Amino acid sequence: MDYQLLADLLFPSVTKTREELEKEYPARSLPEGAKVTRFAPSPTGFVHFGGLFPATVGERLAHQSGGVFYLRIEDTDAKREVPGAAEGLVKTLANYGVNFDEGMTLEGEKGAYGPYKQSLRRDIYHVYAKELVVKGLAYPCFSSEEDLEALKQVNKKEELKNTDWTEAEAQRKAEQDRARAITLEEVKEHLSKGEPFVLRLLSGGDKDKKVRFTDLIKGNLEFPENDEDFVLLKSDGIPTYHFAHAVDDHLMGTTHVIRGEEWLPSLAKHVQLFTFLGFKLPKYMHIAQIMRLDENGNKKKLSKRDMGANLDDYSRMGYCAESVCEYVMTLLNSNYEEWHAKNPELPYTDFPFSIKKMSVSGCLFDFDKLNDVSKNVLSRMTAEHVYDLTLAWAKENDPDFAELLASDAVYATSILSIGRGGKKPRKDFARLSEVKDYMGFFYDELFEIKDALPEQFSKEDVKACITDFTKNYDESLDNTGWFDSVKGVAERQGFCPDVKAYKQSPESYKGHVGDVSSFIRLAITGKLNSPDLYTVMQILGKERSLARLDAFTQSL
RNA sequence: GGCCCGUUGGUCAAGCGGCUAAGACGCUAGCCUCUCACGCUGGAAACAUGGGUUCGAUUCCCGUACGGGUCACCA
Repeated sequence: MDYQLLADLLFPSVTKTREELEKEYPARSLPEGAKVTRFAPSPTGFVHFGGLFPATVGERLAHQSGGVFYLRIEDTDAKREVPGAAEGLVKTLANYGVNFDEGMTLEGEKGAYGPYKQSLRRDIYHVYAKELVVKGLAYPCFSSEEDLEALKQVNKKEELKNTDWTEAEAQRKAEQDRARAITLEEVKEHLSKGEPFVLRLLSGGDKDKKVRFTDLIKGNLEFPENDEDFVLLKSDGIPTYHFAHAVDDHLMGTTHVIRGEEWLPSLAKHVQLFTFLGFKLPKYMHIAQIMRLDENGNKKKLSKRDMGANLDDYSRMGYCAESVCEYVMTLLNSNYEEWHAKNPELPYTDFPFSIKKMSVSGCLFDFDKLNDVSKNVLSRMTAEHVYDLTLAWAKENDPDFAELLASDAVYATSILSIGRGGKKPRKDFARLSEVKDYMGFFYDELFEIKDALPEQFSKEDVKACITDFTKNYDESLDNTGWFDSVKGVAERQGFCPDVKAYKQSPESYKGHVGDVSSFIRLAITGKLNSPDLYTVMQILGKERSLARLDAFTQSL
């Protein structure tokens, strides 16, 4: 067959040569060892939590080495594209510290290796497609979409387990042989009728032969050669993932391809494609997937519909981006936690990220761990910072609370300052959404008696204690003086001022000083548990504190 | 079903031929002259399994089981 003729027939408008094209994509001049990485999502909606992993790895590797990190939009499947998804994605990712140097960025489209949207690169792919045809390495296939649909049904759908795989394979082979046998005359005929075609790779692969390969994370791998004439260009002239991946990463100078391990089975195709095209194979890193537990207790890949799959969900739940980033880092590099414990003041971007420390197997998403990380992150922040974050969260998710917070920033900040700043800060909440419950009682609008008085105390005793306390309350006392006054109340009301002494002979007292405190605490905060009562009353102020004590005794 | 990947406590994980098999989360006991939140000191809890190789295997090799992924004109 005259391949040149076939190529001209198929791609009459392609006149540019590969050499001409590649002049427009010169090698990058980067320092020694600099990595060029990319994040290449398809704009099908929100950013998947799992997407944060390759994105973070790519960002770290590139920026840590003085390289380039770019965003490429893989919008080759028009059917699944969601308008505006790309813009939202850039914004969300930026929130999580993932910023791009090229492609679509917060400041708009940047970079000299574009366009960075695959749908805009059609002509580029066609140059290589035509070249493959000229070399006899690709051929058109005019099977109608319906034919393929029928074939697909054989091994598709829920009955995957019941499909006869041997038959499906034989059918595939037969189909492939038939398609390969196409003549120039037939091509001309189809073309003259205006029939669309897909371009297939003419794979010379033998699946009894093995390909050896080294993945930077998985290590040495071995798999059968690809023997499938997979599709390079779809009937609309847009490339499939495989072809676009090869052309784009070659032209854009990607040094490290970072993607989920679900791509491992396609690797044979990619190795073959790069070879056929004469491209240098980039380094590959197939990262383990984040898993979830299904209803049977089995691990499953975190899929789009799962709770926690949407990155934006985390903000909504009240996790700040910093917490999520740290959690991701602990999963990505097993020594991150240790490093962070030694350098608590340094941002995670100072951590020497290492490919070697990446896990080979998938891990389960663990909210307990996230919560712990988040509590630590939040506890290290200044009260002002927590205030700002909480206010921002509340504005989106709880406007009424936001209004309260905004009404007096100084007051709110002083509340958030309780137990903050020292070597052992309080860790009361993991999520911004928990702040309201934690500090709500400081606001009369939200204050209510939530807990019940322990049953063993009579109302009269409680009333007597509180009245006694109120009578002698002196706002100018310091913490110790304040507690001494509570002890005084205990003593006068038949409660033991010393807990240990009480435990020696509980029958001699009505209770102990801790019980007296709990009466006051309940009246002041509405809860049996609260931060240091003395501080709480100082912030609340004498007037409001006494009013609450009074209201409480009245209600008994 | 074929192909590929994986398997250390409930979870995340150190380990890379010889150790009482780290640490973190969670759970739990006790302590911290009032609760909570911290903090501190403890505790329970693991090398999937059968064969090799070796003086010696969690570690190396093979099989088995189990789990995961993938088999599109989707990425």
